[in-house]
Amino acid sequence: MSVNYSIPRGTYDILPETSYKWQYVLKTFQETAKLFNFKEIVTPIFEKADLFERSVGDTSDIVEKEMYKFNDKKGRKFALRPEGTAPVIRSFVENNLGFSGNLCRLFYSGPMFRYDRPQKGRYRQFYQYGIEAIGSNHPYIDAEVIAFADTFLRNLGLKNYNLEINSVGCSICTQDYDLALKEYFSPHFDELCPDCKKRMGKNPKRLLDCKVKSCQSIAKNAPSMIAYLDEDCRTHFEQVKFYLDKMGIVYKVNDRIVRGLDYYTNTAFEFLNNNLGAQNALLGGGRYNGLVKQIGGKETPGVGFAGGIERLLLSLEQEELFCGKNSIPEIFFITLGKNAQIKGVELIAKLRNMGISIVTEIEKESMKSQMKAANKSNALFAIIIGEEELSNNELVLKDLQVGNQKMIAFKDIGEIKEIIDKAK
RNA sequence: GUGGUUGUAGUUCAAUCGGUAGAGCACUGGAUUGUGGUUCCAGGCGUUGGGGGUUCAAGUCCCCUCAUCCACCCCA
Repeated sequence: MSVNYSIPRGTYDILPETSYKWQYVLKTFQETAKLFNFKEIVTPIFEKADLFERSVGDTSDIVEKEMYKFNDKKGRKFALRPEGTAPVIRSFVENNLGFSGNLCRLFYSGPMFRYDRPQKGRYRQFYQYGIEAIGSNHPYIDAEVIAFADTFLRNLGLKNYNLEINSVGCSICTQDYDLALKEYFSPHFDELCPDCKKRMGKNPKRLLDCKVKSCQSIAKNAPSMIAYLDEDCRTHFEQVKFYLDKMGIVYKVNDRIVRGLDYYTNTAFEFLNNNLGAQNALLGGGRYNGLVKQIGGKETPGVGFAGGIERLLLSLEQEELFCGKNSIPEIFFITLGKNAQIKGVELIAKLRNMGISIVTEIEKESMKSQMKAANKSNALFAIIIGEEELSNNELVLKDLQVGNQKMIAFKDIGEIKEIIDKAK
């Protein structure tokens, strides 16, 4: 119980009995990516700190108080990545991935790091999966990215989720809207919570998102972003909805969705699961038309999403969906006596070379303890050899589910593969 | 960063007013010595998360600390 070195706060080990669930989720994600023709990109776990400071926004909470920052031996400032989009865009720019002229479709997954207070569905090291479609401002692409997310969740078997969308406009509409919000909220300034008072100056849109009741009741009648969209942004939003309708994807417009990262423009969306507790956002994303240029590339539009695997697993558990299976051996090899054990070593190697998954417990000696171990391993068959079998040059193959067994000559072990395949 | 909650065996949990730390499950071995899952029997000295204090005596009371879980906040 007492351990000298314990795991850091807000992190966790993925233990052998649950790792297969992760594999199942990631495999489903990769299959969905194939369906939409997105290709994998892998970027480092740390980047220069200012990549995030500039793109995610230096007033955002993520940058302001949640980044794991450190200096290397030469004093360079780095940060453990708190999110996946900025690094992908950095790589896109650095490797000129837009060279073909086609839309660049990328997917990624891996650990992200944020110094948050741990909570249900929230960790300091957490695993995100996400996609980015870079190089088009066509509203169909927004809809396709949303369709990707929807397909993925459906492929996992999930049902208890819903989609909310909004448009936060471009930088020009945002300016107008921010002014309108300030105008609306300033008569109520004294009634706002301390956080919202700060938000007024920096990012008035965040006032809409406040969970404090008194703020909510003030915000209830605040002007809607959608009313302040300019011509282009409004049609863009209408078109996204049009394509979603065509695809048969159900959504709700929620003009209160505000993304916490500064780079978002136009379309913003969230897939929510309201049975998850406070951390109910399963997956979130949107468009980021200014980001590529900001990071140093040519002006290039983009859209994408990211989600957390932990919350997916919570949802899967809640809906009691089977997430694949842990691997089980095909054969458990039992030996009785020294000579049999030596012969066993030889046979096990041969059987593995035939592609049979096989396991033995070399420390256990009695028939009983080995049979118990075989049972616990969930193996399909047991092979048993002892002195008697050795002298007859044969082995016992026992079906552990049915319980019957047959003799097989050593020279005929090729048959075993067929018997196993038939049994499956 | 702020609240609250919990921390006892591998695990889930007991332990009355402060008075010898205990059970289920799991695990290991055994039941005429070469056949599993059921049954029966046997096997527990654990820094009671860690440190300090009060007391004749602390798992229990007090302080500090670490961690868990939940919520705020934030977001995926």
